[in-house]
Amino acid sequence: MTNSGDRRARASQKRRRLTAAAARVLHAQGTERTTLADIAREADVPVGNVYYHFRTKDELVRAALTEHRAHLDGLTGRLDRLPGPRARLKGLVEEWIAQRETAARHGCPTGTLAVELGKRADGTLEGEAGAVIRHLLDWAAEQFRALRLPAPDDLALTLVSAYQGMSLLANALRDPDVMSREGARLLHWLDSLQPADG
Amino acid sequence: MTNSGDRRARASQKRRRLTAAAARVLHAQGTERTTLADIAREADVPVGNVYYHFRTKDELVRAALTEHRAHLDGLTGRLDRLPGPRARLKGLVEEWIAQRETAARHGCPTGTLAVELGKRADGTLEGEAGAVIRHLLDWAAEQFRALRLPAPDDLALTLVSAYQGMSLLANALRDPDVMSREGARLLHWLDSLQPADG
DNA sequence: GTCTATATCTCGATAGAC
DNA sequence: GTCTATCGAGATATAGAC
Repeated sequence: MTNSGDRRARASQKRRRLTAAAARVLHAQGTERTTLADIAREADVPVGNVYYHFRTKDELVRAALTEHRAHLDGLTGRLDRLPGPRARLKGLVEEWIAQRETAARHGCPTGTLAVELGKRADGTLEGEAGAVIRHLLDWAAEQFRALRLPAPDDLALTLVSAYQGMSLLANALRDPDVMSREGARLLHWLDSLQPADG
Repeated sequence: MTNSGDRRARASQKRRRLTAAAARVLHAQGTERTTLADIAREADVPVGNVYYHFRTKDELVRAALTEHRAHLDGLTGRLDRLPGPRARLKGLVEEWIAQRETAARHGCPTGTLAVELGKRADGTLEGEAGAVIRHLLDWAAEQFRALRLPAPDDLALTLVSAYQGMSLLANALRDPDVMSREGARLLHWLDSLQPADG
């Protein structure tokens, strides 16, 4: 039992290494240009061995998406401890600004992945990236609702849409300042929002 | 001379067919998943014949980008005839809303292409999509400047960034309503903008 | 359980007949 | 100028030795 437990632990540790490597490399190179060899090298695992842990390349893409989802959950979890919904939303925007160099280099991990998956003719993994984005939309809408603002879903759409837009432009123009400029505007916008009933 | 003119005309007509086909197919399937056979089929040109008109696949990608740039020039040219910069900017947003079904299916042609090209390790065609986006940024900034608004470049960034964001979300969520909702907000925003000096 | 070797496939690009 | 046949690179996935 200890032996089998060790084996399982070792196996799942390699699985975790592969998952983390997949998230990093797929973000930087995209799904289509990334080979299994790229991911295996990054994870320090022999190429052929990958198939012991993942049956197909798409399973690795799915694992990367789960990783991004977990990262997002961690972030919103930390933000939830901040006092008040407005501080939480502003904390989110500040996090985006802090990640400006990464955004300029590779864009939003989930957003760029959603673009790539959207180009697939077969419906493979379609909407899986969208589900992660929707999760962020729901969290943001919850904060706007707590602020007693009208149409919280629309406000969440505006916020997340702004993030995806500024990430795409920062990436396309290779200019992290895009994140700073739009981020500053969003912070100001969040400060200006007042409940309908005063 | 008539003969050589005919030949050239026929050749450039096939070149135009290939360019238009490339723009359509690359938008729908992305650069990586699109094969030369796909483009040749769409243009009704034999596969091997493509290389008579374009030396590499990347030349076709570049041609598609030029096509998008020409399409954008046509649009801004028509908008320039509208009376007043505010009407021109609102006309742009209305065009985005009108294209909502396409945006939900395939995203913004230039934006999604910029994402894909951004994933390349070599710098091939890097920034070429960014140049098209920058062209739109410049046009929008010119309108905001004509409205005598402060920081016209920031306003242009906000507008174009919002467009890319709503296109990405409409595509990721497969929901054209995203375009309508965000588009309506942008129209309202444009109406609300007032010059600093009254 | 781990890794090597390789089968198989697809695509970009080329050579050369017509 | 037009098209066919095919090469060669590089990828995923598998078979099987250890």
